Amino acid sequence: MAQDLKDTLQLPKTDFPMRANLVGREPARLAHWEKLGLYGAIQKKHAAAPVFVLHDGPPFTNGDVHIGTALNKTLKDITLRYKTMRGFRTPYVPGWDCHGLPIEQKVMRQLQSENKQVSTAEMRSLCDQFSETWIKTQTKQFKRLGVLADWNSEYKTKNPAYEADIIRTFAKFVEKDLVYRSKKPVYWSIPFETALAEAEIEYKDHVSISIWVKFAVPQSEAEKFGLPTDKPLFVVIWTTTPWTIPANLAIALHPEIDYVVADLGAERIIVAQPLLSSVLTAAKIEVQPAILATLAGAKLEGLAPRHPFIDRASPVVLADYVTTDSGTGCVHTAPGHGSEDYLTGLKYKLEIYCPVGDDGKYLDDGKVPADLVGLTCLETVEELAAKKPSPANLAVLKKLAGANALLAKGKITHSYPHCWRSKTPIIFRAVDQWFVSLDKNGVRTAALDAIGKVQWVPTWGESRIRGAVESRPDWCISRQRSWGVPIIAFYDENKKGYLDADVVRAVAAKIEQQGTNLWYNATAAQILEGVTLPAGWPAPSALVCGRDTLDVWIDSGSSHMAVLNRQQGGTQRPADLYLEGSDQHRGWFQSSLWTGIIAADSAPYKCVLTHGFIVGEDGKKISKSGQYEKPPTSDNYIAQYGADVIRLWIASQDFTQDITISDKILNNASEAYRLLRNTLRFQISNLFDFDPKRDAVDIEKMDTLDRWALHQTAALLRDCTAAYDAYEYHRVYQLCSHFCSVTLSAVYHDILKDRLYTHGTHSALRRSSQTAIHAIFETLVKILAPILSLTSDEAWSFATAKTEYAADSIHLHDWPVAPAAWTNAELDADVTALLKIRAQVNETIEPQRAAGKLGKSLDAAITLSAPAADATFKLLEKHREFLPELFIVSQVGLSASEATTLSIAVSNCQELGLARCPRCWRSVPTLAATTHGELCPRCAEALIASP
RNA sequence: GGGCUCAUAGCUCAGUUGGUUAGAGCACGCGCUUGAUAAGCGCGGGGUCGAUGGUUCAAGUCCAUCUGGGCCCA
Repeated sequence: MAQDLKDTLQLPKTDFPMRANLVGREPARLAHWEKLGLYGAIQKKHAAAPVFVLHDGPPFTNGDVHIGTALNKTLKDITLRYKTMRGFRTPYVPGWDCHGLPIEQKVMRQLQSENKQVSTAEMRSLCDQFSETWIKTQTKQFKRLGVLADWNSEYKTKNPAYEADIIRTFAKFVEKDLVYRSKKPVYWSIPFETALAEAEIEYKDHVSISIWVKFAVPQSEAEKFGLPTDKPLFVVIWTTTPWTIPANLAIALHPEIDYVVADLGAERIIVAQPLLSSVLTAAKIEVQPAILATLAGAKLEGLAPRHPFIDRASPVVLADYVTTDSGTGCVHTAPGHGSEDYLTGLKYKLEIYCPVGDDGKYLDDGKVPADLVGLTCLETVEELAAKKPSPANLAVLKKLAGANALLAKGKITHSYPHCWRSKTPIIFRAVDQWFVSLDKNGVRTAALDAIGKVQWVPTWGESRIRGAVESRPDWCISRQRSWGVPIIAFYDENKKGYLDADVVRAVAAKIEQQGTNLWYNATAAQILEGVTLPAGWPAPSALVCGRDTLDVWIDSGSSHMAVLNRQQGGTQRPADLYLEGSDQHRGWFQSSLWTGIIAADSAPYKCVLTHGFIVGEDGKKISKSGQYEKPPTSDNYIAQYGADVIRLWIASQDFTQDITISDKILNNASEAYRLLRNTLRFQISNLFDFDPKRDAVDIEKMDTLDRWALHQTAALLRDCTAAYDAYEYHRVYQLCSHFCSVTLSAVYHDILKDRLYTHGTHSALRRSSQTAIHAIFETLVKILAPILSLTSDEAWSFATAKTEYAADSIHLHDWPVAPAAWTNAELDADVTALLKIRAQVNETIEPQRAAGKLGKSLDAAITLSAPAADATFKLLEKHREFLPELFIVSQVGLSASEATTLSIAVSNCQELGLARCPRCWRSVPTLAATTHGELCPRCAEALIASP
């Protein structure tokens, strides 16, 4: 009997599953998109539309897609899907950053473990393969995330055509006369005679000789600075690398630390006041010296003591990095042998002096004493084993002692950088490098001007990059590496460099055809065949090719020239948007800006959007927030949650700040996902018998509640559109969650169930609601489409084609429009006020339910009493017929009272003698006999209308 | 150490030019329903707005200092 009645209801029907099983089912939809050629179809649809170019920053191709990279790619995908729906043509050409040390190093370590030696060209080819393998893997992983892109037009920085454009960009640098040669210190391995990168350094304990060295202050200098002149005066430095003493060019003091002139009897020394006692201890001096003067380091700037055994001054300079932790507070400064020394050298315009050759031996440059020339600076493996100091260290010690400049010496064991392959200590050594001047020809000024014309999101991005651009020193663009784009420079037998823009371009043309391995496989003469050389160049046969490669930031920084400027995949320059992590203010955003200003006189982007970094539950960076069972790769998260949950998680947080990830947060995202999915499912399932063409009701004839729901939907659309336009996707998430859980599920859908299920199929009220649901569904699912790109498409198929896969994809549809008639402020105000009363009704019902007197709210009959003159009373009276449905109760009585406020009384329908209709569960005064038994009049009528 | 930046309920977010007992969703607890059912509804508990000091009649909101994060430098 009951089942029989249930069969007369219009219960929801759909194949759209409640359980998503994203992990299992998503791949099929992605395959469906591939089969449809969805990306191409979208481009075709918008062929004539205004373009919106989001230029892809290329990920590095040396491993699995990290969840952080997934975040970046997903934000790009969400952005592009939204822009597409807004009517833009949105070409998306993904890129790959292929060159660079990490790849070279992985390949080298592999070769080393196999004990293999290969040529540079072979090595480069292995790196190429390595990169290619990861490109394939990452492509798969990006696709799994639901990223839609023109994978056939992708760009790779290792492609010959791209490499040629990198070189052409470099030619612009040369043409504008910005490239110059200068020395800069690098880590240097003596046995391999090669520069090393930070990653190729291992820190190990090393026993060094520490020395306290006296630099004599000439009388005239002492007088100039008002220092006593009646006894010899010395500035004392301390160092653990005696072999760098021949390269000493200055002594650095801290401007604010106090220095003393201490009388040791026969002579006087200048050291930092806090370090005096430790210096005396080292020198085994027990008498307390008299302090003749105390003065801040700043007062000694320019004082010019003499080098102990080379005839030159070693002036006092000032530097903030000087500390009183150890030494003398007077820091031995050799600009050719240390990073800080180098920077101080630049500041004081000192020579970047390095009298040490590739083999680690002193050169005969006419300044190094003859007895030092040819000695090796640091120990060989054998010398280390025998605990013998290097020849240079011993010789320098001897020279200092001979010059009476050695105040004290000792030994110190400390952590010191070693070459990862030879296991020997490395030296810091200045070598010739190519630099780009950023202050010549107004380059920096132009860059700063361009920054002001770009839109930065969030706005503080501007101050961030401005600071980076203002403070950036000249750009050192040479790298002593193999896996990269060669610097097209030639050298004669005296190592003089030759660089010319036209020659560089001519070589670029050859490389475009033959690839950069040409540079490594051919001689200079072969490469320069047919190239007109500028006046003053030696014959090609007298030249060799340089072995330095370009800084990889030029690779990716040239993408706007190599990709956008060539309109690859339908793109164009400048891009409308660059979207990367905030670390790129100093990386890609900046390198692209410099190359843009130099090569094309303009910034390559109109807008730059940055996102934060992913942190763990504790707010700390993932790598530091403890042990993870699995590596935080995109695939590992996808395998557990599915792409749409990950996408929803990404959309749920304000990405301009740190983005937190944890199982708890992803579970929250899963819950939110279910809420959205079930809301869509309810709508789809209640439209099973609705054909908008046939059944839609004009808005003027629609029910109040339905019109209210449309008003709310229009507001949702308006707010979400604004949020998308402002790149505030978390607001879309918040708005949609709230809309689905409160506006729809708790209110609108809950109230609608009665009419949808129990009214006759064609009842006007039922059709009115279905018309609204249909409109709301199409609006809501489109709002969600950029974020829940797979689920929205699935829902779209089931709703429009009643099947899981349809040729028509939601991503081929435009952004929804809310007709003006949806908005009805007056009606909305009424319903909003009634809903407040509804909340009060619920509050009143609750204690009855807790007491066991009531179950479902339909078992309740309520009476509302309010002063007759009150606005509330008038409102209730106006919507009197609507109240039982709104409150989901069986009866609502309304009475004018003397009380000042609204009062609500609840009773049980049974106790009032009402009869419950077994079909619609509403209680009514009397039931009537039908073929289905005793039913309420409304149900009886419904059965006659649609038996 | 420097530049930029963040800190509101367990989680994710709102909090307009400083102005009533700081809001929402989710999660949680207790009920209801079993005709959205590995669903749905109702009610409820929960925050000294990172800390301290200051300006003000009034501060989550302005100022200073500190603590703890993040990115980039050194």
